[in-house]
Amino acid sequence: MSQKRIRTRYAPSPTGYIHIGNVRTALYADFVAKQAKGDFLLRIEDTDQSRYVEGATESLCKTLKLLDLEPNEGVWLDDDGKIIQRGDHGPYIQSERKHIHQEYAKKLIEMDKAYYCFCTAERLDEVRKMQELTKRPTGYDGHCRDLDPTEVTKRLEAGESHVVRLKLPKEGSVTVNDVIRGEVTFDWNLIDDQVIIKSDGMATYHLAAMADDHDMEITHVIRGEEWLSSTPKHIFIYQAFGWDLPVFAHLPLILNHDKSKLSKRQGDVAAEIYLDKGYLPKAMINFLALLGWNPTADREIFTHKELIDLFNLSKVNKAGAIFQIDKLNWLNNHYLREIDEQSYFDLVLPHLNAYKEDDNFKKRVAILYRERMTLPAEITEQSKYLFTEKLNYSEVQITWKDHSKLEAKERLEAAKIWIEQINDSKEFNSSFIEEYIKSMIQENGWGNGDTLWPLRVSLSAQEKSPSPFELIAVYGKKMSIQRIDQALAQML
RNA sequence: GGCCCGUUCGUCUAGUGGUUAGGACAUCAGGUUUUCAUCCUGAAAGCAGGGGUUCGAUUCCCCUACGGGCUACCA
Repeated sequence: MSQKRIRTRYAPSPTGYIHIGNVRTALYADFVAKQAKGDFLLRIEDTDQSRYVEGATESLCKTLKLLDLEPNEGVWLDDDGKIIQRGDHGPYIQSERKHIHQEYAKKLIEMDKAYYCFCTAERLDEVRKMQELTKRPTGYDGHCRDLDPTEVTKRLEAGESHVVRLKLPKEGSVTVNDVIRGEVTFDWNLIDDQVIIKSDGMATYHLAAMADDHDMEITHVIRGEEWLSSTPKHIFIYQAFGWDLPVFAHLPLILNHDKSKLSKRQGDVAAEIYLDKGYLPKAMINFLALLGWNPTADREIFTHKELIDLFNLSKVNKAGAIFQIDKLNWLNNHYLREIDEQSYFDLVLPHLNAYKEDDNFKKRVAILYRERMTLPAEITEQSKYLFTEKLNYSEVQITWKDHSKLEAKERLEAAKIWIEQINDSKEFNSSFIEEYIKSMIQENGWGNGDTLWPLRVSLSAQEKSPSPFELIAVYGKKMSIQRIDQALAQML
């Protein structure tokens, strides 16, 4: 058995945002590495220059950091927000490895495992059209596969535009051994002679990723299911060089509600959007980790550390999972209630910025809504009435059920006195107030409903709200009485 | 079209030949409560279909259906 150090990587293209499915891929790669006390690296796959997005790498690193998915090798964002690379298997930005890839391609050609191809885009188009017309499988027709070497040299020297293609076997089959799916067999004759070096000299994914995975000593290639069908080409490259194959794991896709691959068109796919909306990294990690895998039958809440310890790649589901926000919402509420108070304030208080009241008041409001919210931003609307100077009672009934106005007034007048009498500021918390007011109600021989409903409504002007005790505690004595007076005034 | 992968409650899943098919979210109904939220209790809800193999199939095999991925000088 080999003693190889476990090394996994997350290798995104810098296209502007991190797809939520890729977060899960990165998460699983991180689990595998950390569990084995190995390395988790970040490599940037920017061989497609036309898709390059300015600043994408920086934001990618930032998001990864927020999600607690920082690699311990590879591309990194230093404290000044500058991109750096760490580790002795670099460079970790693929475009900087262009010449390394070209060397590999050259070796492949020398071994007769690849060849130069001079076919123009136009010819390729025609070939395809013809194939479609005659209802034959589309693909490269091997036109340059067996070109005379001296002709090749001549055309190369003449500076003719060219690519390099893999010279794949025309018969027999390959079997991919995938940890999640088992053995999957493909016939060689159905697989195209893939371009590995483009006419701009840059490698395509197939060569670049495999060469880099080997050079970086990646032991587990963990990626989306969309790569399963091209794995034969990747195995071909590994075998041509005589390299040891890595472990392959093709993860099921994350899907839209209609079961298609999760896409921008049908909702938010960017991890950044969820973070911006106030979904907590802990909730997202917990949620995403359990989308496609589950360690036990009867638990839903896991810390990152627990997930690392429990993870088992071979137990990952084969079927795609639909991304449903409901459970994430539930988890987010759970974690919102679990984090320490200061972190909670940091998250929620900014949403109360529009109001001029002092911070202590805002903090009390924030606590009041802690177990009532899914997302921090919700508090702005939810707590609006608490910051409104003059409440409008016209939309809501102040009296309890079919009880009289007179009765409600009587209770409110009494409540004012009770509140006034709460003297010690130490007593000014909702549980004390509840105890006290309930005892006063009893003393008067009144009912909870006919007293507390008018009280609560006069404090909130809302059909639904936190209890009057909580509201009084938040408002303080003066404001509470002021509100009751307002309500009384409108009951004339 | 071709190749490949997949299919357990609405959703995420547990389950690897014998289970009342378990849990969670969502839903609904009760309870606690002045209302809301929380919390507690409960309910409804699933092995895609058809053939085998077997004493016995959710579990193994085959077929069908349905879904998905790939089929680029994108990753």
